[in-house]
Amino acid sequence: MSEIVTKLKPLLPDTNLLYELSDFFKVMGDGTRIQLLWALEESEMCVNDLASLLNMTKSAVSHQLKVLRVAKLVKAQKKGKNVYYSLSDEHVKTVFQMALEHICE
Amino acid sequence: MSEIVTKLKPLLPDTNLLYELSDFFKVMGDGTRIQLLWALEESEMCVNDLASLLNMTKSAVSHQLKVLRVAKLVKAQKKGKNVYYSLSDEHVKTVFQMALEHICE
DNA sequence: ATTATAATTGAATAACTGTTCAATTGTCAA
DNA sequence: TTGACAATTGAACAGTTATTCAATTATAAT
Repeated sequence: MSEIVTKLKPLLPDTNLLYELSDFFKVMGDGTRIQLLWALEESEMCVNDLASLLNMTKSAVSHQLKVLRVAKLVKAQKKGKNVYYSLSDEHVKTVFQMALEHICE
Repeated sequence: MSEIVTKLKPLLPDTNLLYELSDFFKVMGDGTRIQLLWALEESEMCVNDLASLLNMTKSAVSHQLKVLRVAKLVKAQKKGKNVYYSLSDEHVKTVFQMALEHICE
């Protein structure tokens, strides 16, 4: 076994940690969800608004919002007949914008 | 059409841009590739080292390194019989560590 | 030249994922 | 209560993806 492997073996980070990390990126790694995040960064919106803004069916939007909700990237708030979605915290905004800068350079 | 939709329609970012962005996250969104990136952040290594460090077959490692290489997240350098891989630039390190902080808080 | 080691490649398989469609729930207004 | 609208849900389908296996290329040493 090579020297570097012997040295790094004991330093392997907790498996769960790395999997949480890749799960986080996995949620961001979809064109539809990225569009939803972009839109919600502009303003909170209901499912109908998001669907017509992004030219998608309400069903598809709802399914993907659920993924984002489970991952705690967005939060939902019911107002009468509508459900308004918004980014769950500022951190999401930061990650999103930083990655945008990375791509744009 | 609701007011917010009318307002945002003309502001929709270039589709390609958002897709590049989600593609970037997609590459990071895999447990194996995250492990490879972690390892290469510690030190440059050859395929064999990575395989034995992470308990994977050389073939699986090679396939995933190719994905990372195409996405320009790692670079390869041949030395004799071995091919040494390393992170392609500091930016990858930054993104990776920042996301780690996000998870750990 | 031959052998051994390192790495890559392509095909095949199994598992996962996003969208669509149809049906359903919940809420408001008449 | 009835009808209309908003949103969610689950099943099904098509497309994608990660790993394994076997075969191949490339380099170094004997």
